Amino acid sequence: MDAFYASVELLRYPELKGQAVVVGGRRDHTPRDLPDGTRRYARLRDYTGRGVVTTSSYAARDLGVFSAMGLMKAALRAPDAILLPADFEAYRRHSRLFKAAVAEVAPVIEDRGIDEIYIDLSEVPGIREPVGHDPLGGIRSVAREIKNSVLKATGLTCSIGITPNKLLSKIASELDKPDGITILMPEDIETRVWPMSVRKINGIGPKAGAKLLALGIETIGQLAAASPAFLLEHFGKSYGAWLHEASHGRDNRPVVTHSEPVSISRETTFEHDLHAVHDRAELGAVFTRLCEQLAGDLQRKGYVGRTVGLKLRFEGFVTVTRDLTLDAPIDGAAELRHAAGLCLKRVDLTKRIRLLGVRIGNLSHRSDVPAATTSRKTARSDGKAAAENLPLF
DNA sequence: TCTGGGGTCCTAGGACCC
DNA sequence: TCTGGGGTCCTAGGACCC
Repeated sequence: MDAFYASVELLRYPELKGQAVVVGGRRDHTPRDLPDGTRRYARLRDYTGRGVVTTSSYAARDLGVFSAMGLMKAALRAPDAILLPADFEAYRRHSRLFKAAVAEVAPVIEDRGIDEIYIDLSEVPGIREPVGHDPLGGIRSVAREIKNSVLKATGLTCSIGITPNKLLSKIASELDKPDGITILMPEDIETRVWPMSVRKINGIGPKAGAKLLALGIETIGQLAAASPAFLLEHFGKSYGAWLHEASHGRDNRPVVTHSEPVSISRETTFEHDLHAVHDRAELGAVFTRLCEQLAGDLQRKGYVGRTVGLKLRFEGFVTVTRDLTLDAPIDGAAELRHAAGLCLKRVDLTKRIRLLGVRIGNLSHRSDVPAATTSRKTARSDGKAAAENLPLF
């Protein structure tokens, strides 16, 4: 989907079309309706805090404002940009709508988050039929059908890359954004993919990109020209071999239509860093609330888990995690709070805390686990009681 | 002006078992 | 008498993605 969150907001606030719009921040920047029928929007320049850009409109991107950028930094680049709060409820709703619309045309879909999917088009009727003198006509018309279906269902545009595999499709989908269709065949790799930065490959991030650059490799073509032995030497057996394959556009991963979650988590970054001793009451309350939210998530989704994880991020952005695997799976707030509290005892709490998070893994479906082997205390003995028994927070 | 929240996967060492 | 080979599980950290 094209600039998904920002585009969903434009459906609500159509007068913002074409303007620099940024979605992000945790405070309430909801536009105010004025008596004269106009709206008053928050501007990026008025923002203070630790929020980041979740999505920026294309006009905002032209000003150098991108996802994951701190809002304060974004405000320096685009002080007049309009700031909207994220409304995940609305995005999830539009996500379900667009996925259902695609499924009408091509039902073999792999979920890749709220605004992306892979679609296996192999079995879509007519996909291999030429249209007139165009051998790719069938492909083009399926792509147009998908886009029309999505537009009709949501009012939103998307960009599609059609290629022999997921790796190339991900790259291709970004070549003609927004509202694009890009078809890429193996014979196009040399001319269209090799000139691109290695960073365009899904799986080469900031670290690997910088390391490759330091080795004199900037483009995918240069990566393809590197010897496998060289890549193995610098990146290890697994990643090195993958780099080589990826540079040649080779990828045989299937489109996976169903998957089970591995872990579920809740975390929060504080507006100001907190100290374990000085801000104990506040930390304890947040800790308990995170456990309650996580327990709610587990129970709503019907999972229980055996491995409880604690995450702390300190001033200076140093992150520490502690895990504890229990004998029996749990899904209750009090049990989570207790297990995470045991993890907390293993952390040095001298430095002030920026982020606190609780995670649960080793998941099973609650319905698959005999009741006697799970433990969840009932409502009365929940988080608060557990919190009082712990020396920290 | 320091950098959200929710995830997945990989690596590597140690415990433990046969 | 100076120590095999394989396997699984647990833990911690880190890269990467949406």
